[in-house]
Amino acid sequence: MKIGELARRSGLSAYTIRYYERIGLLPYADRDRAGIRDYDASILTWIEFLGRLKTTGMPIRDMVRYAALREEGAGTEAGRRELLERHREQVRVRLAGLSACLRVLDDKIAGYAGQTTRSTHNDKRQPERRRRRAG
Amino acid sequence: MKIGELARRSGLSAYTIRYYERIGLLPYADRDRAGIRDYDASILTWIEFLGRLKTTGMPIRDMVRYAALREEGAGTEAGRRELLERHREQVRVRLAGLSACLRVLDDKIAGYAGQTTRSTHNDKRQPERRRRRAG
DNA sequence: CCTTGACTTGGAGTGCGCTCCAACCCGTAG
DNA sequence: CTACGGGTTGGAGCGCACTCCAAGTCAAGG
Repeated sequence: MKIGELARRSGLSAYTIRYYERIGLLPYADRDRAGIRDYDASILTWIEFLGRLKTTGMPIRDMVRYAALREEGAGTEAGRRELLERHREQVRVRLAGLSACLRVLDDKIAGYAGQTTRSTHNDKRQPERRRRRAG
Repeated sequence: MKIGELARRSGLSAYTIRYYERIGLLPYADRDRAGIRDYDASILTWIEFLGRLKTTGMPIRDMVRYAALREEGAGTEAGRRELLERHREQVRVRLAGLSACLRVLDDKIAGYAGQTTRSTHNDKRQPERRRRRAG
């Protein structure tokens, strides 16, 4: 598979794929005689996983660290696991923070109750105390 | 309250506070004869709310839009509410995505089971199907 | 042979959200 | 009077994660 098809199948742009290779997020791809990258379908699994790490807010430098361990292969499992576990904790914390903010947002919106916007989910939570001009 | 104290109390840097004023996130603060900003404690509530919007991933330009409506005052409630409701939906979606990724992360970590890392939370979810050498 | 189009490279440019700087002003303590 | 420790401004610089470009190579089709 050439870079164009991988781009289509992975959802990344060809630019991004090359960039990821440059910085070590993707392994250096085999080139044919013309110097053109030839990808195996298995790379898609890895890209998908990278996507998860990205979605969960892992900075690229940490992803690169993980990718390096993965490239190194056997003997790095403990390190990879540790990295993932640390990240998981951060995700848990962010998730909790996000949920808390969501509740505040719900309250705030409830404070604007009665305005004529098409009401989505407005019945989910009654406006316990309404703040007027609170921001 | 001068900018230094507000910085300490809000957790923002003085740099950031000035920047927020420049771009319209914070209202233009009254200056004394020496040109020094004098803040009312009520600004803290607003900054805290801005923090929530930021935590939930609202881009600054949207925060600026909301801040502008707030500045405009009465008559903008519907717009503000709409903005917040749209944002809330996005937060809900991100929250769901994040939870899904967290589960994948859990599975992945379970795949590294047995390695000697101090085990945090490893008993929370049994490794239903373990992937070997999956990344 | 010539064009087309997908690919190659190193490096420059972009948008975001700050972060910091130079040069200056002001009020208070010693 | 002087030094100090705040504050002020406009604008430059930074780190991140891309995004794009110029100039070139190559394979296939007409």
